[in-house]
Amino acid sequence: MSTPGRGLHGRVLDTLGPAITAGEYPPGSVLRTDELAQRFEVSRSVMREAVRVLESMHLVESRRRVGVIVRPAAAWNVYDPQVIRWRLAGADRPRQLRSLTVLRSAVEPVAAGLAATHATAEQCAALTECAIGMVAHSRGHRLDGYLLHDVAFHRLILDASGNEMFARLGDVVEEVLAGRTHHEVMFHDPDPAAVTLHVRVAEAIREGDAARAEHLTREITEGALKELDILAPNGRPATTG
Amino acid sequence: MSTPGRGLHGRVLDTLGPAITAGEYPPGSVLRTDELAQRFEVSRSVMREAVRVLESMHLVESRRRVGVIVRPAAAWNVYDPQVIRWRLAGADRPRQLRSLTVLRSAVEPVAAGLAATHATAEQCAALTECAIGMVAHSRGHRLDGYLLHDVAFHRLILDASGNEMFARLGDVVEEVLAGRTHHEVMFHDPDPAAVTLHVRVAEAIREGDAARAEHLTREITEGALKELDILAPNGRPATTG
DNA sequence: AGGGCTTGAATTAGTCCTATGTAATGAGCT
DNA sequence: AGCTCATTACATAGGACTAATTCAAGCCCT
Repeated sequence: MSTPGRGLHGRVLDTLGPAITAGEYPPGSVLRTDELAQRFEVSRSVMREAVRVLESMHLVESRRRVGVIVRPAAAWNVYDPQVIRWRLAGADRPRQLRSLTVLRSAVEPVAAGLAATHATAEQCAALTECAIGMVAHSRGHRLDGYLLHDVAFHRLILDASGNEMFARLGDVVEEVLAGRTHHEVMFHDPDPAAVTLHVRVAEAIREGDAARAEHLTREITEGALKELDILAPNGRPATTG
Repeated sequence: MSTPGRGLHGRVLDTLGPAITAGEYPPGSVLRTDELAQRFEVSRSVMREAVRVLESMHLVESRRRVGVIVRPAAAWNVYDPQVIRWRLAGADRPRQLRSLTVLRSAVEPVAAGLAATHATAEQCAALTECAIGMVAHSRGHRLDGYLLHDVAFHRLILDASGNEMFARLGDVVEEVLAGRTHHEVMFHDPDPAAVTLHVRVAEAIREGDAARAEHLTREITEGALKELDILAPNGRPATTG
């Protein structure tokens, strides 16, 4: 998906990016441009372009007379879709998935509340259709079809919120939902309660009931969080001991 | 602030980035690398690096035989701190400020709730100190000192939430608060009610009362939204008429 | 003698340039 | 209409040179 390696420098990034975000080079590690160019068998021009991109993501810092220094994870642009994909493909995927789900739990309810006010008639219709689709695919291990409608549903809400920052989180939500379906354990059919909640959210938005839309969506995201806690007890920050 | 022009390509970006995000080149506009290199009086190599960075921000798309195409705003990486700064410096600053404030209103209450559970003793102490600092600077047009503590306060909450995605929004919050203080009208002292709310949030977090911390923070962010509506009636998406 | 400052040599990224490859476009032809 | 091919811009390669920063040797002052 997305844009896998458009050009030679992209090919380099597809290897270097995941390696760095996976912590393969500890913070402070020094890479040399020439050395990297040799390793990847590309010209220095291409390697420089790749380094520039990594630099714009705050993954590395280029300093004269020193080299290309790997920056600590705290500096990374963790909202960059590319960085998100790289990290989700890496080892600390569970922790990542949890971070993003917590973000969802903050954003989506508010987005749903706004959507109740701002959604167009077309968006309301599409939303209802998605909810119906989820119901239709919720039994009999039709997980792929269910996922499709689920993603579309949440994307619609984020778009209908009318807030640009929310809308741009659609990719993140898709990544999280897809990850949950494909990688984590989900042998059983979706939780019927969750499916019902989606239907009710669509209703609330159609009726323009912002408070109810927000509340119901909060139930959905909180359910997603609980599910994460059960399936992947790692990845959550240490609470007490 | 940040990193103004680290290298020649950075200098180019400081001009091109704001120009593109300001909509100076409508979506679909075609720029030629050679032409840009001439205009900015840099080599093609440097210009190519700059284009690569813009490309990683999804501001432009480079196609053979065509040129460098400006992408529609819907594709931009609006969470990239650099893009945020560029857009805040541009013409649609009010709309931008509102989008970001809505984002704050979604994220910060949840972050505060988490902080109530996760904050260390040091973080609680720092939080209280910030609140005290805000009180101390809330009268007599000590806006700069007030802002300093205000930013530190909200940054602390985001950090103490223990969620990486929240923590990385500290820069955004700083940008919004600084923007409100410096550019928008704020001739009068800060709203005493808001100051009090900050003190009470610090209390709630120190006492580990997540629900109260979340609720009080929601009051803060909702106040910020209302203030925006009063001061800058533009920038909000058309509601009804 | 020890500590701090200055100086200079080594190193690595930064920049520029030129040559060549390559793919997508659009004109022109069949 | 469909195909061919020349054009055109980006893509890649690799060399030469610049400039900045680090590190250490050497100096001076205390």
